[in-house]
Amino acid sequence: MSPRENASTFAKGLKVVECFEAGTRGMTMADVARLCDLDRATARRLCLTLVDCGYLARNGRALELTAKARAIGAGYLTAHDFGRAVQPTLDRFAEELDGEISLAVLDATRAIYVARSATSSARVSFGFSAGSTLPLASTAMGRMILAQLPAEELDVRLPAIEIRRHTEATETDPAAIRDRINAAASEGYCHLENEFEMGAGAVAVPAGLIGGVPSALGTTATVNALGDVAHRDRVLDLLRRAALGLGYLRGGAPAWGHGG
Amino acid sequence: MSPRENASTFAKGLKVVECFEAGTRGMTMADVARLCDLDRATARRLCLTLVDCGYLARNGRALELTAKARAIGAGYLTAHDFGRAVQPTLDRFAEELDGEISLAVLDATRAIYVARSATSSARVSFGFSAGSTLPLASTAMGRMILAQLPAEELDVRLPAIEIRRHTEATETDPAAIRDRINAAASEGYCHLENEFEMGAGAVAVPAGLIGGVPSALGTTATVNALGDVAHRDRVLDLLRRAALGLGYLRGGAPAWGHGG
DNA sequence: GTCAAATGTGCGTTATTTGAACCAATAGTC
DNA sequence: GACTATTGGTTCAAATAACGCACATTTGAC
Repeated sequence: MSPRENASTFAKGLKVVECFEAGTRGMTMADVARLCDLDRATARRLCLTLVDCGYLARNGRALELTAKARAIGAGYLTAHDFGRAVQPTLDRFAEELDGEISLAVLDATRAIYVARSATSSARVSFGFSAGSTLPLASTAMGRMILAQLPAEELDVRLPAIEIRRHTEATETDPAAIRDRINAAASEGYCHLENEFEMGAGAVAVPAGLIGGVPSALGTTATVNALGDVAHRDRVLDLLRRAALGLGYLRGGAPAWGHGG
Repeated sequence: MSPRENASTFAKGLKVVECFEAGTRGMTMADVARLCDLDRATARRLCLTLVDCGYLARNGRALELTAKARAIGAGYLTAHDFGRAVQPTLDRFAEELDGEISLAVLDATRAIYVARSATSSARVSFGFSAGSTLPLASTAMGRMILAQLPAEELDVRLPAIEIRRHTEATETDPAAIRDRINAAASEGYCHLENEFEMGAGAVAVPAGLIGGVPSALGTTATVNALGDVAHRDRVLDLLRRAALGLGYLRGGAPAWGHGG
């Protein structure tokens, strides 16, 4: 990109913020310098700027994100009015399902949860929440999201997507993954077992474009539960009704951005 | 601050990001320049960098946050393990209360929600979620948070805090607000009516230091419900038990940062 | 068609960022 | 306790990146 159109210092600073995203506590400035491939002095100035702006807190040599960092993305949620527009729908269908439903959108090489139903029963979630990310290649949500991309864009994106083995059942062959994505596209849903977590199954359906970015609605359960065809069909039917209820499916809204 | 210790371009870029926090959709680059008091060319470079890094999407001249922006702060939640450590507790007590409970921490001149109980009943929340902010001066949570600061730090912070009139009942006299905060400090809880929203009452109790920053746990209900002393005491008791259950109250953890 | 506002471009000036060298303090190891 | 590796912090001259003006172009409204 043209150097006069891109503020390199700012871009470097953003990289620094990103390296805290993993949630690793107690990173030092030297760690940041290594992770972001920056000179120590540079990393130092960027970190100090973040501290000064209130996004990082330091205790001795350890650095840590502050709550203010969490507030950054709040604008995304309110801009799309998720609280009012999708949360009630998600909650309602989650109650009917007696399980959790979540909504995720595409972001470059991963998917990002943007909404999640309130846990109706005592079943506790994994600690995910809006903003958490999940892999595109080996989750039902991820594949369903990718399945909504035009074939030529998928060709461009797929090679860049990290394929990591999460369990012994994780599919790692790019061609096979491509097949699963194609299957999801033609079937209109994605079902997967054990690939992300042993014993867990997941299903997802398309939820339309949110800000021009493809999204998916999904839920997880035990392999056994979702293995039963009748039950799975019931879940899929519910997810499809929920997806329709969100209201993103109809419009051929103009493609905003590119999801990262 | 020493110019060689602060990356000014980065700081400006962060200001740009912040001006999207309000959730205003369709801001133009010229709008950004005005809001952040930057030269148009500078604002342009910073916005383009944000687009390039995937934090902003543009549709014509309109700019908008992407889901990636939401992912930034996810590290804060996972670093503190809120999903596992506080969410279940919040949910459990919310069920007992049959109402919503939320946890917020201090950030410079405002409070930031960091966790919120799943809506157990059909009562729908206002669209707030982790990362949403709320005023310190005219909410029970805000005052309870401030009440945990040492007197001398409160002296420094209070003048900087914006006092905005939300309803006709909003207390706007700084001295009176200071009194309410002092009262909350000595009583160990904060109760407030109509000041943030007509017809709504709120109570909050201290929840201890999270990352060295004071926090509060609170709930809202109708003025009538919380006006009943017996019921309010019951709610307060529940909140205190919940706050204890979170586990932040005991420790005199070292003060990290300064909350922005 | 006219006008105002917004985006985009070019460029000299300026000031910031850079990175290496160096010191002091700390943490870790034996 | 001595030795070493690592980290945070400082300084400085060179290089570079950001700045902000002036101008051209586009867009949208009336």
